[in-house]
Parts: sequence; structure tokens; C-alpha cells
Amino acid sequence: MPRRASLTTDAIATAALKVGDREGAKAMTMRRIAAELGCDPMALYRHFTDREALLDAVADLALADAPDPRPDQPWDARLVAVLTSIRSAALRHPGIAAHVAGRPPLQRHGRRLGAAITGALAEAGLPPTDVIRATQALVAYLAAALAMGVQAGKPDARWRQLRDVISELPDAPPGDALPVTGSDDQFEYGLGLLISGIRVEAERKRTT
Amino acid sequence: MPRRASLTTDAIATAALKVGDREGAKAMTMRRIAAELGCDPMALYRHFTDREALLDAVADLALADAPDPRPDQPWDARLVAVLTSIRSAALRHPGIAAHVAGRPPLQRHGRRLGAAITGALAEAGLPPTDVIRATQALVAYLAAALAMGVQAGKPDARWRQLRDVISELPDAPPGDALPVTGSDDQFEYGLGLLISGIRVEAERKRTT
DNA sequence: CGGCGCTGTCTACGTCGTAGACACGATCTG
DNA sequence: CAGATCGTGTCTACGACGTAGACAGCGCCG
Repeated sequence: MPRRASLTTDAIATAALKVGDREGAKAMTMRRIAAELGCDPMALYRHFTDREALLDAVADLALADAPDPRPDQPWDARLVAVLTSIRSAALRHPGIAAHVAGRPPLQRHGRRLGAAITGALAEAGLPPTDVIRATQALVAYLAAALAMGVQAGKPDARWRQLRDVISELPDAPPGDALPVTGSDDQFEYGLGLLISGIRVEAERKRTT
Repeated sequence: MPRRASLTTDAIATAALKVGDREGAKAMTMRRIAAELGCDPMALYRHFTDREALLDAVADLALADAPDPRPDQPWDARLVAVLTSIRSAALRHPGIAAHVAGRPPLQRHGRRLGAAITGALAEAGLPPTDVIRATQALVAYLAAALAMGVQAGKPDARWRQLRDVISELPDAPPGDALPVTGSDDQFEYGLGLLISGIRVEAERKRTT
């Protein structure tokens, strides 16, 4: 029944996201997504050049409900807000959050949130070049922390084992105090380190 | 000609690494690796339970020539040394560095280098729990920065495009001053932020 | 010397991404 | 209103993938 444009990129990305949520990231195959939509696998290629492009769209869609930070806060609070809201949005789709994390934020929502980050950093007083550097550092940290966090809850968890490895290290704390890889607490600690470093840097630049 | 153990896990991992170096990460298929060794694909399953396990071994092998830091340096210099030596080792295999970065350091060399990091952090004066937290933050940052760096040099570079996106942002510096995503400079800046944050944190803990 | 277990081989199955030819309906041109 | 055109979905098919399961030969133990 070939009509006029009954399939849209958004509908496809939404269907793919649903498949990913339900059956995990590597179940998002062209065939599986097409089945979800009740169409032929090849139909998807009319809307995306290849599978990678489709997965890019899914990643961006997952970021759609990460809100911008409220502008009436100091820069550091805004940074924490936007980073954690991205993380939360991604974690709302545990099956595919690792995929989201592994892709550069090149599309609509990725750009929007990226702009929120650079805005906060500019307000912190970093010179433009450092704004970009710090943005990329934050994005890098977020991406990896997300990959850790999302898998840490799963049975097949690869990163979860990192905790066991660490616990055998010479400088490890006693079992109970050992932070869980990928936990909220863990994420916020690292984010705090970065922001603290940014604060130092901004101060240094301002006083010279 | 089925002999007695002519194939070893090391030989397989080495062959796989060679294939990855030559033809890229996703060319490391069971069939392709077997061809490199001149054996049957199924032979690999006598030494690794599945493809994932084999790729884990490759990732660890790539870290083999990252040296431990010289112990006669202050903790922060040791941190920089070990992190950059890991990064250099991974970048020596550009085709697969992203794969290396995506896997938790659970094997031999990963553990060794992880211990070097925790050792330096313990010496910085962080309490044991924070040592673990900071280690995971550093590993997370390293992993993602590596994924960015390795792809930034390639023509198909996904992360490279991030630079173009950033350059259109309101707070972007003029073209020339725009840092390259994944460059050494970029990596060191973010690492500096983290270490600076660690220094602040250590001081705070020490004075309370 | 006979069996056993370890190692590598072979064949085969189901799945994948996607190229290329085709079919149909809506729209545009006269 | 007729016919060309184009955008869209379908079909078939190819080569590659991971890996299960049965088999075959070698070296070691009795």
C-alpha cells in the first residue's frame, strides 16, 4: 500500500526507541524496527541513509525531554542542572543510554544542551577558547559516566565488575564504603571535581 | 593438522590486534581473525567463550606497553604520567582505540594501571572512598576523551563534527583559536581540571 | 596398546545491512 | 481529462556475520 509519506523520520525514530527500550540496544536492527512499524525494512532507507543515521536520530530523540536549566541560577548550579538532566533523560532509556552516550551531540537537542553548557561556562568567566575546552571535557565525562551507569544496573554489566576489581586494590576502602560504579553519587563526585577545577581556572584567568 | 595447543590466547589476541590496526575495529570478526592466523574460525572458540571475550583480550593487549609512572614524582605528576601513557598506548592503535576505551579495565594491564592511579590518589591525601570515586572519574574522562581523540583524525570522524557544531555556538571563539576535539591539548586541559579539582578536595579533607 | 580428552575442522542455521529492480499513488503538465 | 514524473514502499537477493553441533586426529594416561 504505497501512499504518500505515511512514514516519517520521527515515527521511525520513535519506533526504534521503543524497540531499544524493550529489547536492548542491539535489538534495534533495521528489520526489527520495520516490523515494529509494520513496514518493509527497506522502507527505512527512504528516510535515513543507513543504520548509523537512524541511530543518531534515536540518540537525539532520547535527549528531547532533557530541559534547559533555569536561567536564574549561578553558573555552577546551571552546569550541574544541565548535566544531570541529560543524564536523567538518557537513563530513562536504560537499554540504549550507552548508545546515546557514544554519539556526539550533533543534532537538535544535543546542540541545544551544548549551548546551555557553553553559556554557563562563559558566564563563569572562562575565555572563549577555554569555554570550548571545558565543554568538551564535561561532555566527555558525561558520556563515559553514562556508559558506566547504565550498564551497572544490568546483569550482563561489564562496568559493574570494575567495582570488584577495585575492591582488591591496595588502597581500597572496606567493602561497604565502596562506591558503586555508575551510581548517582559517583557521577556527582566526578562532576564536582570538574566544576571545582573550572572554578579555580576561572579565578586564575580573572586575576591575571 | 590438529596438534597439541599450537594456538594460544596471546597469539590470537595479537593477530586480532593486527587485523584491527590494519582494517579498523569492526573488521575484527571471528572469520577475519581466523584467516589472519590461517585457522578455522571455530578454533577461536576453544580459547575464548565468545567474540566479546576475545575483544576484551585485545583491549588489554593494547595497554600492555603503557608503562607505570616513575615513583619518584609527586602524586599529580604521576597521575598525568599514567593517564597520558594509557592514552598514548591506545592511540598507537588508532583503528581500535575506541574499542579499548569502551571496555572497563578488568584484565591484567588495566588493573596494573588502575592501581597506579589509586596509588597516586591515596598519596594525594584523599580518603579511601574518594580515591575510588576519583579513580572512576578519571577513567571515565580518559575513556571518552580517547574515543573522541581517536576518531577525530579519521575522515569518517563523527566526533570531529562536534567542532563544527561548537563553532556555531554563541560563545565560540574565532575559528583559529578553536581547539580541536580530541587533540592532546584538549585532553590535557580536561585532565588539568580534574586534577585541580582533586587538589582542592584533598586540601579540604586534610584541613577538616 | 587402547581409550580418552584436547584441539582444530567442517557444515549449517538464522540473522544482519543493504543494493537494485519494481509497483503503485499522488501530483503536475498539457 | 490523459499521460508523464516522482516520491514512496515492497520484493528479492547477496555476502558476511556469530556460533551450535558433529567429527577427526593427535598426544598423554592407563
